[in-house]
Amino acid sequence: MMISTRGRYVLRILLDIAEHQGDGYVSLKDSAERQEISKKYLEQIVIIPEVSKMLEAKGGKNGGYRLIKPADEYTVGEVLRAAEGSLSPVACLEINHSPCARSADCIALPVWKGLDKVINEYLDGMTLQDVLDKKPGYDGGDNYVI
Amino acid sequence: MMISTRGRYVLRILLDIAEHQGDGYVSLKDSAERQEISKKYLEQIVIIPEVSKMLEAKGGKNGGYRLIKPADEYTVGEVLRAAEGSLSPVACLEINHSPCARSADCIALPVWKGLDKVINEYLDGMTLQDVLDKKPGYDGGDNYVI
DNA sequence: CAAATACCTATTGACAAAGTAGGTTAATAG
DNA sequence: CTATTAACCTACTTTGTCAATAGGTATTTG
Repeated sequence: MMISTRGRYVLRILLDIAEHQGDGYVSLKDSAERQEISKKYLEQIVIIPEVSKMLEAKGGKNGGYRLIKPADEYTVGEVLRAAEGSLSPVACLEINHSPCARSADCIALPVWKGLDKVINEYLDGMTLQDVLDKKPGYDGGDNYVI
Repeated sequence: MMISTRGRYVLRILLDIAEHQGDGYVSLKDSAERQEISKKYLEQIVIIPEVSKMLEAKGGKNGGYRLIKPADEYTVGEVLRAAEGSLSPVACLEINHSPCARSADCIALPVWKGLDKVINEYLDGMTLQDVLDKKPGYDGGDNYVI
């Protein structure tokens, strides 16, 4: 399992904010209730540096969060990478991974590189707005409606 | 990171066996030395029921393991699923996962379904023999040789 | 002002991953 | 027949991460 609760929650909360922000702000309290996620846990997730860069915060009454850019300018891939740090299917492809002495001989390495590419291309080919619009086909085909 | 050491080791060891078995058997000792993997750990991995179904074992001198079927009849996907149990990118798509009460409302679910499809189609489109042959393109394109 | 909200830090319990350790059993070459 | 080889089995350990929970403080704003 490659996407942890952290990544799944971030995606759901950004989608929830995008859907409800209008021209105002969406509080974590409301978002957490709608999504049935612990608000306390969300607070920690939302302050992950890469995630918080996508959000503008405002305190006090009617405060909360809103997206800095429009929802069609964030890909699902960048949201998930922000939350998870990396979407690499194997440790040896992660940034900052100590170079593997066997990489030149590793018969399996090209498999992981190809997998990494396929995953990232899929997730970067889809924006938050696409998901909100339930754009046909983004789920691999099963979501087409008659 | 979705593929653990277990899955990576199983893939490497099956590839190693396929490459060296000829018409005999490959001992874990030899395989472990070539691949620089703890033999003791490999012993535990190889007896995972789904994995051992792919192998024929023989004890004593010149014993070891060999593939039951030819290398072009195993996809990388089935090898990895055998080792890992599931290749689902998220817990809620795993078999035997307790049904999620929110699945009907979950805006993110189609994203995971599409991702799951993309991953499995990639890994099932490649056999062990393809990897041994370094079939061009299986790594996403970077492995093409002039 | 008072309420709402973001922001911060520490702690915990559960679980799995990745081995290590020390054996037993069975087959086979010689 | 026997020594060796290799598979097979069971238990333990260590380490780290996940997914929270808990209890605050700081700041904004109606």
